[in-house]
Amino acid sequence: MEYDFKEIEDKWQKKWQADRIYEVTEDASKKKYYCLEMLPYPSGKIHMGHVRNYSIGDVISRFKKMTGYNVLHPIGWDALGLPAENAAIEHGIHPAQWTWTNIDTMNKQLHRLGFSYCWEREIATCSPEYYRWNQWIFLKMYEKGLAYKQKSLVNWCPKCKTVLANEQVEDGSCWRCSTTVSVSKLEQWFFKITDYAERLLNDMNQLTKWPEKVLIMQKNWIGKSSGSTVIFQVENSPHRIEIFTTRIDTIFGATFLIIAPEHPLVNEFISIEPDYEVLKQKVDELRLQAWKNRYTEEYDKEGLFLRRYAINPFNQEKIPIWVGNFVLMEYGTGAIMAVPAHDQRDFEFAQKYNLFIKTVIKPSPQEDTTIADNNAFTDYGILINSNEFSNLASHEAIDRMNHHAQINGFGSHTISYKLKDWGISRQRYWGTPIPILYCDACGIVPVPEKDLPVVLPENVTFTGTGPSPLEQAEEFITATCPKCGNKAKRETDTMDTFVDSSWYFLRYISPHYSNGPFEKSKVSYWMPVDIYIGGIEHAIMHLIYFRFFAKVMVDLGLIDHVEPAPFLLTQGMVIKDGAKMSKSLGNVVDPEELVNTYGADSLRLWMLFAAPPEKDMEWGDKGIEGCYKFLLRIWRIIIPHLDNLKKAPADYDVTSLSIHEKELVKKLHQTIERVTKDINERLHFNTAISSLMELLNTMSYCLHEGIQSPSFWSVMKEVCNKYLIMLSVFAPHIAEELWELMANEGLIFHQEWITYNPDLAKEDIIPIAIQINGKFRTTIDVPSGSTEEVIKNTAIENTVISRHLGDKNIRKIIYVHQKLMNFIIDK
RNA sequence: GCGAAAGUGGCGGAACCUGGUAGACGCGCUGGACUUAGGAUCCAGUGCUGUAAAGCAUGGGGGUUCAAGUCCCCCCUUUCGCACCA
Repeated sequence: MEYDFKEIEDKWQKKWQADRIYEVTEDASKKKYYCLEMLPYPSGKIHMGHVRNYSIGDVISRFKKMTGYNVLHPIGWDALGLPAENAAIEHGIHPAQWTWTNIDTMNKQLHRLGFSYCWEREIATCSPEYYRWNQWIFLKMYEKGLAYKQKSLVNWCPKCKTVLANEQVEDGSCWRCSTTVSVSKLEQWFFKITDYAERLLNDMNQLTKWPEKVLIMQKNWIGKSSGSTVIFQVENSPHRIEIFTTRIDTIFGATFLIIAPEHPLVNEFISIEPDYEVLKQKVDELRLQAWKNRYTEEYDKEGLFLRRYAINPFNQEKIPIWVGNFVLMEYGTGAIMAVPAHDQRDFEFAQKYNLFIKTVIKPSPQEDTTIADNNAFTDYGILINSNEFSNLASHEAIDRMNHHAQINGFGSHTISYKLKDWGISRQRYWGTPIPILYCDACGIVPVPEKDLPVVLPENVTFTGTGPSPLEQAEEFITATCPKCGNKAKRETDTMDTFVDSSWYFLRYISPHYSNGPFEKSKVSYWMPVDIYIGGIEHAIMHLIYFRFFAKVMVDLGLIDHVEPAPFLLTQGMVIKDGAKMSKSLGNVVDPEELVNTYGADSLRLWMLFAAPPEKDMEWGDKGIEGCYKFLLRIWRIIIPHLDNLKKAPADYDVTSLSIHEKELVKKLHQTIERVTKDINERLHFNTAISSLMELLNTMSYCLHEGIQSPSFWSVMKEVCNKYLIMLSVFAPHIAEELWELMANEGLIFHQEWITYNPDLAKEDIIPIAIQINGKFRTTIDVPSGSTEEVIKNTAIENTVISRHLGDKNIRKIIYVHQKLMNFIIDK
């Protein structure tokens, strides 16, 4: 009988599905375990990254199930978004059709890989039953003031007359028509994530089981910094400019102010100038530069003098006001004080425009500041030229100056964050319609809850140019104002798909519930997620939004846990030829072909064996063959001996075993210990699998040695059955088949995980490493538990050791219990 | 530039926690067995130098220690993330 993986995998997949073995419900008598993998985008076909992600999740799910947990292991589809719309434009397929076809294909592929998903809970975010709850959450957030509308900049292609996503801009040009991209200002919807900046930061304390690097990245992204705001009065004007600085100690060295091109005062100042048009053009240029260059390498700092002066409130000095292309409106207050002597960017700007440079910090009381090699002195130091603050150290000065500004009413200590509010508006079709109406009489009116969902119209055309398809869908736009009954216009923006993926894990818990996004009682049973597995590339955006949503939902009284997933496992990328697999590089390996050639079990095994989960995995074409051979060897060790194995009595007397049988039993128990630990504690499946390979080698050796006493087949029977249980979490199909062939009752899936006996795992003879003067020379074998004295004597008698010792004087002996002995001798 | 992680045979990777036999397991390679044949299977070997004894080896250089892949300092390289953040 040959190992026919096709037949075996097909047989068991059908059986599992027919028996609905992966279905779960809440069971208060059992500990729950929620194993969650990141929501996949249905791009068309499963790729290696998916296989890796889900193979990891499947081992954990199966293991937890076998160790007595009630395991929730769901899957679904992140089914809205740009690619479907692109497909519609290019191939004339409706986004819905394209998406559902892809989901169907990928669903089948996942089935063929034999993952233990609870398919009854499968969700697709593009179904109105799902996205209606995006709309519901939006309305709740709107009520709380967490959703608001504001003008902001977008990429705009003047030829296609359409808004472009960042990824649709290639080298500053439109990806379709190569026209240079310009910027445009649009009213857009935002979520007020900045209100949660401090909590997002603080609650990281709870994330002790997240990778350190993800936490650091999020921390930098939130970018909390402590500084000061200071108000400068504009000379001969009622206007004031508020600036933000982290270095108020350098304020006596402020020789000019720079404000962002979008700053409202810019227009205020230039609008009354005679050459307004020229100035306006220059400012627009600066703004464009600032926007376009935000994703590029460093560029020249440019600016324009606004012909106004501001008064430094600390020394009443009059300093010029400039507009600059490197000051961002969305960070701080959109205005800075420029201290060229102590800030590199300000320094470069001052040099370019010949502005005054004044030194106010020196490194130490002994040294003077020198501006060498065109570098500003940006370290902290001792203040000079700063009136009553002179001779103070920077840190002391910062406190005193903050206080000074505060009591005189022109500033204060301020905390600032880099984190910006989350812009959720998309001028696209294939997204969740934002449930808002515009009424001439009542203004912005939210769609009443009872009218949800606002469903996407089906009959639309996709051209890739002009306004969003929704804006052209007359019957969609036309609505009635729920307040006054007059005609109203429907919002045509749809939501960012990160909204969908911010709460989907809650929908899995009660996927068909229609009275709310989820059933609270069930949520309190399953939440929080016990392990969240996904790619490191989602370290920031998705994982911040996801944490933000949980906090909002806690505030809305919907859930209890402010951190939805206290344990995060970030898997590395699958690399081939030193680069991430991608279509453009042409180094993609198709999992489906591998399943056809080697079977799902082999593929999954190789994904797990090649590297530990958190590391990038180098794809090697030959590796999977090794895994296939490994399964084949298991098959060939059991199948020819099925009769013997089945006939053999289950019990045997441990004390009367032969040496080889004892060896085999010992190896079995050692393997159980290692595999259990590797899966449960270390999550290093590569070493767990290698232990199984070692045990197989021992089994193979014992069989070949042909030492088959009466108890031999009983021992082998136990080893094989326990082997299959361990194997089943990695290669479930072959394990299930062999389990059945061994005439065992029930599915292996329903078996309990096995435990090991420490007494049986113990070695009788152990090797002790012998060093001389710290240098390893040889090992000696001694009975386990031998005393130091016995080990010493055995070592001295050893030929290698005695040769090195000669008649030299042993000064000292260092002994590490049951491990090592180091003889320190005279040279 | 800033932040983070990582550098171990021809290759993927072991050596965890706690400094204590570096190279588990697999791939590849070499030899052998069985075969009409083998790109199947099984067995053996495989870090480098050396007949051996032994010596040298964990990116490079220092240090701590009886003992360092592991701890400390400096440098180099690679990957990832961020990028004018006032």
